[in-house]
Amino acid sequence: MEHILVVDDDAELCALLDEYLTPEGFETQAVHDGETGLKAALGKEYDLVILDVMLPGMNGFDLLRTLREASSVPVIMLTARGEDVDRVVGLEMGADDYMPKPFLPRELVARIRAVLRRARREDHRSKPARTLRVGDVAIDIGARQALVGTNSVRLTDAEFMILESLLTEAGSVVSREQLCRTALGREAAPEDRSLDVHISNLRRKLNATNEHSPRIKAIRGAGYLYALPVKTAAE
Amino acid sequence: MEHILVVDDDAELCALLDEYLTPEGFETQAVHDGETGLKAALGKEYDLVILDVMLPGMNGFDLLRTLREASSVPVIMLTARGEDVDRVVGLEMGADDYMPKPFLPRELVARIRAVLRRARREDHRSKPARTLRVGDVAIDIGARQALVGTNSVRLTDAEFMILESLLTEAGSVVSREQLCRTALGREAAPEDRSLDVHISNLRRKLNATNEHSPRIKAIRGAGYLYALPVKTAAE
DNA sequence: AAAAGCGCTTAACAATTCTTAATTGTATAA
DNA sequence: TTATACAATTAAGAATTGTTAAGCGCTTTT
Repeated sequence: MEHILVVDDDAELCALLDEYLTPEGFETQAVHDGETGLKAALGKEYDLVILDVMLPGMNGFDLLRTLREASSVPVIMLTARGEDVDRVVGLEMGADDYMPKPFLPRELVARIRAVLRRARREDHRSKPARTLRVGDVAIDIGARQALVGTNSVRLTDAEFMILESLLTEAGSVVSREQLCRTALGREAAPEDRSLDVHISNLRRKLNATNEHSPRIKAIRGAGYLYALPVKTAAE
Repeated sequence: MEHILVVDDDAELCALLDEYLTPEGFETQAVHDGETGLKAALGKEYDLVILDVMLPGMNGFDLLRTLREASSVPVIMLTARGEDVDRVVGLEMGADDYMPKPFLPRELVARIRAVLRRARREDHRSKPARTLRVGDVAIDIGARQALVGTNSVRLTDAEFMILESLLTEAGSVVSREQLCRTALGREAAPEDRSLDVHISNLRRKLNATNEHSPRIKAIRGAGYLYALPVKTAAE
């Protein structure tokens, strides 16, 4: 079920949209002025926002500009008929599509689906930045690939996720519980030595190329830490 | 306002990027060949570099390799679609992310934000003094490593944390209770001699290289103190 | 469907580190 | 000085982590 926020001062239009969207598998919530709309869009995770340009309180462009500073939620803007200027401004500001009023509800549904499809694809492909690097170790999140120096290292899923967690927090301790949750997908049990085994295997693979300094250090009673490279630079 | 350098010989693409990035709050500068790109990247502090692989003059990989010798500015590479080899090479060379061409401008913006967010976080994290030095003893918090002079000393977790506490407050007394809390993770019990043992071992390790100067002094009834180096300089 | 490969877990043992206990040493006050 | 309280050292025991190998379940291959 997709959640859609409708920001439009025309209560009748809002009701109409709800009527059309609900049977199409969407759940709508309507607010009728700019400030409330901004608060709603920032406060809750909507899948899409339908935004009228002319609004009491804060106009749609201002709302969108502010919203885009913090969120990349897909936005479809509603504009008065044929106002090309509005369209350009809206798109430049980060609207994903626009709809001239009045419109056929059927067309709006089509556009909603198109925008959501696109947003999902982008979301899927661009969430985390792909590479993480600490010293001579680099991992590619998207390709699930790791490099030590210039050598590609084959890691299992558990190893990869442990390494990802450690590299993300390189230089600080990551708790055993945290690692269990993110890498093994479960809560840490008292007698569970599985994590230790993975760490051990990971160390072996990472040191295959390199010297005998343990990149991954155990912090007794706390967890593990990925050691940042020592700055050998002269001062 | 973030400053982005675009290195791509396709002037049209550069213009398009500028069009998309400007309303997103970025300021772009475009150059169209490798040599100029390298000069620009080294000459001015950019927040991020977008770098095409195929360039006249000097290709993107060569540029990145040279750039990385002097700068750690975040780099997103633009590669031909699906060329896995390029990805690996980019990863090896120190790109922070890559984008297969053609791409959705919106996706690029998402990646830019992701890379910048991460860069900022790392920046922020590496700020708080990672190394502590008093006299000829230095510790690197991020690497969990201790040096006496130029010799690396292997410390246990408890020893390291005790030393960290003492060095942080070098020249003043650190109470027994304080040390117990930070280094051993518990409240000090009346009959607990554990701390003394650690201090003893620590002293031995620190003096292994050196003469018999007591760097760590016990303050009777109060705690311990790491002695500041005496100024032996002739005046 | 059986065999093979792979990765995760468990178990057993080794290595390291921390705590406890017992003993010796040292500074302070009577 | 002597008594006393606190600190230092040593050694032995718990506790935690490291490593290795075997077993199990899942997926892929034949």
